[in-house]
Amino acid sequence: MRQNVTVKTLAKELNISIGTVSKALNDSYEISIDTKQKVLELAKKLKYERNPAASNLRSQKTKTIAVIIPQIANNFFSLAINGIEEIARKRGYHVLIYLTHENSETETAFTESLLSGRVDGILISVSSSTENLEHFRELVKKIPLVFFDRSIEDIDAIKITADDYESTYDATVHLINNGCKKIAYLYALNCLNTGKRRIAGYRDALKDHQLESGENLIVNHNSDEDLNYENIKNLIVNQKPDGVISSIEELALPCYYVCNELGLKIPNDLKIISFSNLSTAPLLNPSLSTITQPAFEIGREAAGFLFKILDKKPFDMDEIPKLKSTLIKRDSTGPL
Amino acid sequence: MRQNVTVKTLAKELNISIGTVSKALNDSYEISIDTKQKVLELAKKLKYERNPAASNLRSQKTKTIAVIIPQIANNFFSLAINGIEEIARKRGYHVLIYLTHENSETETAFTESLLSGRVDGILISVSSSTENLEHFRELVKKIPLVFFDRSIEDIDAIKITADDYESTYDATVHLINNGCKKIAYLYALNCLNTGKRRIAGYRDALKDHQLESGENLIVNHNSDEDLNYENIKNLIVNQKPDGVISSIEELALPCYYVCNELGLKIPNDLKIISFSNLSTAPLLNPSLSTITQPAFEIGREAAGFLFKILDKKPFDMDEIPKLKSTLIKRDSTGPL
DNA sequence: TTTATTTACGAATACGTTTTAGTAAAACGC
DNA sequence: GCGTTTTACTAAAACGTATTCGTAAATAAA
Repeated sequence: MRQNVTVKTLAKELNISIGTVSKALNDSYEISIDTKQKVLELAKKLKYERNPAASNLRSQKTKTIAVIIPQIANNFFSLAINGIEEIARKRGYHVLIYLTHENSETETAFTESLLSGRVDGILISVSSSTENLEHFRELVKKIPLVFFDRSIEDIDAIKITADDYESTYDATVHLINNGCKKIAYLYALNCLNTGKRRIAGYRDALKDHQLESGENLIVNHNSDEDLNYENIKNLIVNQKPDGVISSIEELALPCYYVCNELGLKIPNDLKIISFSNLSTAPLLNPSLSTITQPAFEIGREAAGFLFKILDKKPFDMDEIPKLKSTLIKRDSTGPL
Repeated sequence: MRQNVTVKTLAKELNISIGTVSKALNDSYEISIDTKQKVLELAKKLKYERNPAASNLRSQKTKTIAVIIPQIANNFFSLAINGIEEIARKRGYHVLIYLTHENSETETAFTESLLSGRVDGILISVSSSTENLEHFRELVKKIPLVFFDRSIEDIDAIKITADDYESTYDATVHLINNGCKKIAYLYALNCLNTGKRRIAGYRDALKDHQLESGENLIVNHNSDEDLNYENIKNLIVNQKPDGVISSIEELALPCYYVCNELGLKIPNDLKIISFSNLSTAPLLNPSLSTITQPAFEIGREAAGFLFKILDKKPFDMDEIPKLKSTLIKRDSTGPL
């Protein structure tokens, strides 16, 4: 399917050179208003569409960004993409999606392949199993890249995140204020900044309130869902916590199922709060208290900063916002 | 950021021609095994990555497909993308995402711009406001395109859908069997095949069981959420239905809120069933009975057929599957 | 008027790849 | 042995655009 109408077509039709057409289409100052109009008119009439491949090749720009995320069937990432797309579209950029499925090798393969010049920049929320630190260190030197939500330690790149530490701290305090004495933590993203900051908020809140802590109150997230269920069940049965903080949405729902199975009443027997962007949180039985990240905003900001880099606009590192999560108190942490 | 290592680099290093290198990389029969090995080795060593723009330009193929969907913060579409991505990745294809936000003009603009050769094919689930029938008729002539879930009447293209008619019929019967005498319908996608088939299933089921029907039992979906809420509330207050079928997930949740507000008990006062891929349906209060579409499968199948077209593999129209939705009975339609 | 500057354009090249056409050399057939 | 085919390669053109450099004409400055 060869392209039917190209700059050549337009040039021939108007009896001007190809270069002139190209410049006219790009609104170059070298071209008279008259000529520009003629070209634009004909282009519209013949439905000329610039060939992206040729344009990319010549200009070494693609007007395309890549979004690399662990999963997409997840409200947080869906919303973030929404934010990214909004900004990208305003700029006339195209958005490529890559799903790592939380797999570190897949992630590396994607980023490697993107170095060929397929995209102008990358937005990435790294996979939970990421251990390829060196890889990322090299990567950010080679291509404009912005991390969002899930990022990596000690790496010189822009990271758009929410207030993971503070919000987890506040959530823990919320449980404490509502009477919890023994608060368990469902620990995910433990390789990442994100995960470490969250658990730090939990730990510090416990310490500040002289509450029991310890490794046996912590359940590590596993990629096997059934195992997560078992681990949570064991935690609840053996440790009998009266509160649970889930650092990711995926671990909160198993808690509900475990309580159903064990005949425990939420919030009376166990209070639950979770990081979550679930739209149905208010409708759960009981409604789920959440730490809700500004997913859409995170996407927008990340895209915004990527474009600042692409535009070579100078900016201060302290312009980078730390977005605020919202603590939404519902029945799952309600008073007895 | 000019590319550092190209076919030229490899050719010079190995003292062979550019053409030979290119052919070796493409595993051409014209090249000896010896040479191929040398080239591949060096390519790997120097981390050569083929320049996509140049490759696309010359070969007129992009190894990229576009996915055009109305929204992404929606379980159905997220899951479908998952399916699409799986197939695309297996084939080494890249996936561009375009969100129409249910806007017909945006949709048209996207598809128009994709005719420039940016992608090899398109997967689309059309926006609910689509009225640009002619546009699509022209479009499918110009580029390989597969509709999924939401499609358009009388158009000669592959459409991957679920059994909309049958599943709505069955859901209606399910309500009837559970004692409903007056069943309302929340009508969405009324411009599309999808919507029409769903409501037909509802209407036929009512007719077959000699139950009351009529326009005042039907609420049309609106893009304004608040208005939807009001309309549903009015329906429930004025018509006092004992059952509701929601043709999209977005209208089921307002039902819950309305019942909460009016103090109606689900399922005793009102039974609800909805098209939905919500993972939290079992945890709602009460758990929501759903018609669950095989979203992931739909994505896979759609991508699969697009690739069949791209491969110019011949196939019969009756190979195109109509995928089965699952009727999941939960408490919201439970017996009194 | 003469010279300098600006305006508006064209010719040509480059981007990096793929592919066509052509061709020595090797292998084969008889 | 000679002619034919096959093998393995090269040179060159093409994909469609963007950009550099050059220049004739128009305008401004002197």
